[in-house]
Amino acid sequence: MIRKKSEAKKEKLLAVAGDVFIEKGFRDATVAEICSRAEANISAVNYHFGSKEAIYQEAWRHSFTESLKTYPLDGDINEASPAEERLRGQLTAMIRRIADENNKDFFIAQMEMINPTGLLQEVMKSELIPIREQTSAVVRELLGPEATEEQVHFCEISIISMCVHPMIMQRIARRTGDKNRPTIIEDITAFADHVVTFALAGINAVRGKGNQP
Amino acid sequence: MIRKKSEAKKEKLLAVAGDVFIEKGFRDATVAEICSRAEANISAVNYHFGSKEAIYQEAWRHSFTESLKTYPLDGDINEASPAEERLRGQLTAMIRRIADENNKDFFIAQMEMINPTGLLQEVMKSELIPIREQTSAVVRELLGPEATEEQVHFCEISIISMCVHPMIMQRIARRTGDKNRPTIIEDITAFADHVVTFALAGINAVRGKGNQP
Amino acid sequence: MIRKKSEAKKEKLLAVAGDVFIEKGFRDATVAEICSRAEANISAVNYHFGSKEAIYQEAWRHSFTESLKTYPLDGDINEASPAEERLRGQLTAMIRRIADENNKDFFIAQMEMINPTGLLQEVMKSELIPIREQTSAVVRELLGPEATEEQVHFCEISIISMCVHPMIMQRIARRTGDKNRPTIIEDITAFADHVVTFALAGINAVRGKGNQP
Amino acid sequence: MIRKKSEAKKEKLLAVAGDVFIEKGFRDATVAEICSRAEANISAVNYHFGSKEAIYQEAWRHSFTESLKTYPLDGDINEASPAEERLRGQLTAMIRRIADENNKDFFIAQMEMINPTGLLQEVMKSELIPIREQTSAVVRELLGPEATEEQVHFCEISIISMCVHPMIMQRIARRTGDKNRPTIIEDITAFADHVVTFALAGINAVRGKGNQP
DNA sequence: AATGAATGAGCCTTCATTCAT
DNA sequence: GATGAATGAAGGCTCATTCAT
Repeated sequence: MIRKKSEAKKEKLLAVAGDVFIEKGFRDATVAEICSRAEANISAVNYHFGSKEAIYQEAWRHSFTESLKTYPLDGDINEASPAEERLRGQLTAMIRRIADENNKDFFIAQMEMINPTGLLQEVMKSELIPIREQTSAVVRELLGPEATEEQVHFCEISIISMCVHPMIMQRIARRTGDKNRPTIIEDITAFADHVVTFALAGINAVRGKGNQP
Repeated sequence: MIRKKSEAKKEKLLAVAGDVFIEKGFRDATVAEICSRAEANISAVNYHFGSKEAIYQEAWRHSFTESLKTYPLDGDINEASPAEERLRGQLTAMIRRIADENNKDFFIAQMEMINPTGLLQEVMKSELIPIREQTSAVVRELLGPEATEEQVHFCEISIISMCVHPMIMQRIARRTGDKNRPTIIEDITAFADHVVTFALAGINAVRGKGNQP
Repeated sequence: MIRKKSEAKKEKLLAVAGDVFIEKGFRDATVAEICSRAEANISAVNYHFGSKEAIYQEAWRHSFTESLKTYPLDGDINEASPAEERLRGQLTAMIRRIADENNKDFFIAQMEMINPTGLLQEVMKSELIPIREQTSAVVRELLGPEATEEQVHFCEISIISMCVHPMIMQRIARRTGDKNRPTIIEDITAFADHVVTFALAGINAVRGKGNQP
Repeated sequence: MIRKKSEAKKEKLLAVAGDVFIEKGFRDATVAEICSRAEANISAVNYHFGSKEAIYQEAWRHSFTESLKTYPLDGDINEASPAEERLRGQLTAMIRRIADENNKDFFIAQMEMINPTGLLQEVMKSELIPIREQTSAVVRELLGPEATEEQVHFCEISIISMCVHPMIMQRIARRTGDKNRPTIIEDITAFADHVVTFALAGINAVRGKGNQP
């Protein structure tokens, strides 16, 4: 297994690259730092991946695959379970996945959205859409057949926002070492429960209003 | 009014700088591009502001001041109004403020959080806290005296996330010219109403659960 | 005397320029600092003198003229006095002149020699030669008619070096605020006496050796 | 010897840098010129030394080490030799060392004194003091036990000045190509002898005066 | 296969000088 | 005459990438 060592170095570069990209962003991250932190020589990135851009894309894809393995989209809830349970499964999975500091893909995706390099555009699109659609489906089910498309859309947006935004802020706060920050969420489970409660109540309220303006 | 012309150029630089910083981020934005887009000399930024860093801070502060003038935090709702109305005022103001493409401060603030330069750290802290506190207060009022601090905190987070995240995504989608994107919100007013409905329902649900774990 | 004010400003610029050039050297001195210290506007230097180079030359010439007025080359010793007295007069004058912090020409001249801008080359040559010649003459007289040209030359060099170098070092030490520096000479009069003693002894020794190798 | 080539380029850069710094001074010397004269890439200086400041310091230190190797402070005179001989050894060494165009440290040190960058302050202090002390000791010995500190100090200053100043002027004259300059000293050995004669005569004269004012 | 020395394009900044007022 | 806002050339430095080994 002569290749093993090389493979291992690639993995390490990928992992380190993820860290550095999260810490500094694409532009401020330097190839030199990635190599040095990975205890590789200065041209390791170009040698193994061809360019800084390539290792960036690869780092994201790598992290994305890993994170989905650990946190399946449906939260391991049986498809036959009631919609509430399925929603709980999905949201809890999403929250835990973003909160997990080992997962870098979601954070990188957010960075990429707000300060795009254009390098993940294609990749992300084809991989993130499934997530939305899954949530969309449960929300539609919970809103009932009379719900308008706008209602579904708005609810979906609100719910996903309640999961994504706080957890991203959480990681930012952790990064800064800003422990006092009011954003810090100590108990992830409690927070997930809270979000589910909030989401279900919201959906019900929207449902109650009917499709009147 | 001898200064008028000079003052005008400073304003233009500030405006252009805001645009460029939003488009490219601090690092990828070049002083040369800012000057050229502002139809100014290559050293105009350094002449008027002293450094790239300085114009970055100034651009944020300028935009922050302007945006608060246009969208007062409380949404121009009388302090004596019922809590529901005050919440509606605050959330609507926040949503509109972020949605308004002329306001750059909020977007820059988000960029800064996820990919910090450290240049706005001080400034933002002292200026963003009031926003949280105001919302915090109404939420606490609506939750009633028996609500735990965690409940207040969670609700506040959820509500602010429902305002901030979708509007930021909206602007990102617009920027990309990605009109088909499912995130696009056509009717801001309708969305603001939706958020208020969702928020109030959520708060009531949390209140209903009491402070049992 | 409408011109008076303008003339005064020119003088002030000249004085300040001398200070700044001594502190920083030609290149590190900035026109901006000269103007600002002279409480003049940024283009005052170019307005009054045409260029940075011009004010540099002018500052030297101005200081040179002033310093010669205060410290005549011969130290005010009658031409009919014995050679020893005339040498004492010359050396004392030179030492006092260089030591006087108000005189900038000598210091600038040294800067110019070791790090030439080429701007004072012409000026200095035509104005410094008289100094050497005067000293040369007394030294030749003291050495007697049998002295070789080399002996005169060497003695002259040695004597002038004993005057110039210590006083320049003195000013450097003062500038640095390095009071402990061993170079510091407290008592200028005592030092001048010492130099004269040393010089006369040296000349006598050289004379004693004759023109044998 | 893979490093040989790289090491050679560093040496060349150092040598060229010394030349350029002497010719133009720190500020007027450009990294571009150093690189181009050393037939190296425009960023060779930063690559090998990190900054212009660093190569400046390194160039001085390099030259200092080399020059002391070639010209030991004591002029290779046995410690047991009579004081006159030791003084002769020291002064001759100093004169030859400064006169040697290959040595750049002394010239740079003079530049640094009269137009300081602050970059050599620390370095020079700790390395130049030994020189003074050595001379100081012999002078004290020659002056005898009754000499005052001031007498020692003055003699030391005078003697060192007679060595340093003429040789620096010499190099300046050579640099300018100003062959006719009266400062030019053709015969270094003869000049060194002259200085020793002059110095010993001076010391004796001072000694003869006693410690009366 | 892997290394690391070397490259060079591009960026921010400084500062003497100009020009409209 | 005087002002000061504006200019633009030039310099030091960073960093992704290349190439010889």
